[in-house]
Amino acid sequence: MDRQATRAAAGTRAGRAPVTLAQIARQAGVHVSTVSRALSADDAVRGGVGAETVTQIRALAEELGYQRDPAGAALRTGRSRMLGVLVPRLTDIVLATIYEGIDAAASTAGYHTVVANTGDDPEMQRRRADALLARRVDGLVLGDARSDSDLVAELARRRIPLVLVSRRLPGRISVTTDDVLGGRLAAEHLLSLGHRRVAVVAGEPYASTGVERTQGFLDAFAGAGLPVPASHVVPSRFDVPGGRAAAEHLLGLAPRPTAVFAVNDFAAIGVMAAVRDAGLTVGRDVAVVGYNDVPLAAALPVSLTSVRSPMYRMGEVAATTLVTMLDGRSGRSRRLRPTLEARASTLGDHAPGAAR
Amino acid sequence: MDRQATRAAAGTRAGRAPVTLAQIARQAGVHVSTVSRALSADDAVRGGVGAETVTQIRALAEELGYQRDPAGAALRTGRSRMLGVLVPRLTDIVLATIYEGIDAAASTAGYHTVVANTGDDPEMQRRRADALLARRVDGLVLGDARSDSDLVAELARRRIPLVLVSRRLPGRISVTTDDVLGGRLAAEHLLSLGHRRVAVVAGEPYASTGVERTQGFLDAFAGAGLPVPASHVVPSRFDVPGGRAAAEHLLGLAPRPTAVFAVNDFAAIGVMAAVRDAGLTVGRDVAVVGYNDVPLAAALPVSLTSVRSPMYRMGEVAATTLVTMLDGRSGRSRRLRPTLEARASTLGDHAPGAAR
DNA sequence: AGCCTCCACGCAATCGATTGCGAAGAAGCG
DNA sequence: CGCTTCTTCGCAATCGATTGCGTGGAGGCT
Repeated sequence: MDRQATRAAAGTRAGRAPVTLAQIARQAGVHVSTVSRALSADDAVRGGVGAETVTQIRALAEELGYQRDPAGAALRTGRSRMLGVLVPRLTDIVLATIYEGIDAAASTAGYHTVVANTGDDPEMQRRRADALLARRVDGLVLGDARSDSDLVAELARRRIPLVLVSRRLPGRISVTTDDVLGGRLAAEHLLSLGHRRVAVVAGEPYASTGVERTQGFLDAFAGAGLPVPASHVVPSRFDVPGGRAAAEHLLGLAPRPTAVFAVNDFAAIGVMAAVRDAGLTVGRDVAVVGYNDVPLAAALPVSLTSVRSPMYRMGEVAATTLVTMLDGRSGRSRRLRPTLEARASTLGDHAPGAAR
Repeated sequence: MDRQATRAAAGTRAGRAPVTLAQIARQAGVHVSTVSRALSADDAVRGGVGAETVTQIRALAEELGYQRDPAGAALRTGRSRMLGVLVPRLTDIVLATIYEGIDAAASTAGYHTVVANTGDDPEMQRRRADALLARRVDGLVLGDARSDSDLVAELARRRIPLVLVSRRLPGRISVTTDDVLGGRLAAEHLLSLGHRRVAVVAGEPYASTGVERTQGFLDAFAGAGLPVPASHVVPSRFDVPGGRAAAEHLLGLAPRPTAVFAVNDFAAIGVMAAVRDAGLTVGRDVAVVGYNDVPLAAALPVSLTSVRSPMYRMGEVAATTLVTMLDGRSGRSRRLRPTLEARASTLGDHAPGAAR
């Protein structure tokens, strides 16, 4: 009676025919364990079931529309085939793109993903991570690692399989772009255009992305014998208002910098707005370089020069790395190469249609 | 041996002390069934467990760091407490924002969500929906319903609990903004500014959003005795290139329209780009109205007038509606009210800082 | 022809939580 | 004081899939 009620409810709720291994076994005239083996058999060298039986059972399972119940499998094996993903905000297109890559790769590997926003808040990060773990995800992809938090260390101590993405942390496996190189590319571009007085909108100090991009940029200028004074490097939030505020400060300096490198495209857009508000022209009076090359960058009225990072690919690699680790093999960190896309915000090309 | 291995593996993988009901029961000196009841008891009318026992067991569970194993619970109850969410693209900030609302509300109700991108492709929609169902989600929130696909009808026939969000479909429960009203708001705004020759970038014909926004807009102009000719209403993709292409066509008409309503902000940005490329000025030569009021709209060099829709709220309501249905009560469709945000793209205010 | 090996499959335990039913004890009532 | 009625909890079945171990039979080898 209990069972009847439960089945009926499940049937009503999810509307799917609850085909089980037992039903297949009955129809095939074999034991349920045989069916289990036949269906899980890795086509290669799987043991214990005759090849003929395998094809026969699979055909029957297909015909009946069998779908393995993940709950039953998870209960027995202790693995859920789900990956948890933590990001600052999914409404940030950078993270959304990375997540799409993660999900695509995970899906290919037979895993589902569960995302959660943390708003880059340490307290929230902990809560969301715990919630994911309570869901028994097999591993975690963290897109919001902070250098001033010990959450990652704690998770590692608990031996939870994890991979960082976008941001790095010493001693942890991560998949990022080579942010130092990216910063250097931006610097070399500006140097080649003759800029000598430059400034940096450096992002949040707890994020390796901003820190390393800034570092690479400063190193390149220092290497060219033109060290950037500390007063010309200001921290900022990663969004438009953050970039605008930082730029308003920088434009007030005397002498005014002729170029600004923002470690993030949205901050760069804020910089461009501040330049306009100051009555100056982007690309002529002040050059602006962003980072990530989001689709919008090329579509802006004055198209934005930006360091392109392979965001989607980064997500894919992070996911496959985690899956590799879950398979018992060891994962390794990766740094993907960024490239520079030069556009009107540094080249000063304002001809109609140039943004196209 | 089997068990040992499994536990050890789980321990290594997930790194969490696998505290079970049985362990708590042993320590508390009661039966596991009592523990189960004590922990699940809705504080209101707990099912047959003494109040004292309940507090005691809960304290013990807390102390031991007990976390219910979802696999065990799902296996027994047939419910996973997971919601599936289908969206065209998570990199579209509109859908990302809606999803954040969905996830927040679901989380509050004790559900987790699993998202999937479908790229608005019918074949992919079906595959992703099946994958989610195979995961045994309790219900579905669909953000990509197409009027030219029978997927929703099929899912409904299979009695799968579902709620549509953003887009509507006749006869289905949905949570949207009042798109007809939104279109009318845009029209009334332009009418009040004296525009008599207008055009519409109408979006994809299979999406109720674009269709209804267009309808509301056309109705309002027709009601004012100024029917918009069919030649001035062109379909488009929902992105920047889509809006640009449509606008290039519209700007070639003679006489040229003095205002363009795009049913989506990104299409509107494309329209603005086309206007610039034609050597015209947005807000002076051609007024542009968008829809959704994404954060970027206000930050553009020429800030964009847009119909603001409560995207996050829409997601929240959709999720709570679905949860309500899962609880056995009946859900109902909702239409949230949009409002118009007038800015420089129609008011022609180009003073520096106006975009702020 | 006898014995050994290996293949293919069945048996049954197990994972953790939930829940209908029954029983024991307490409390209330006549 | 006996009987009825709750309250509180234990018992055991159950969900579906996985897997170590055992077994029957076929085939090979001497």
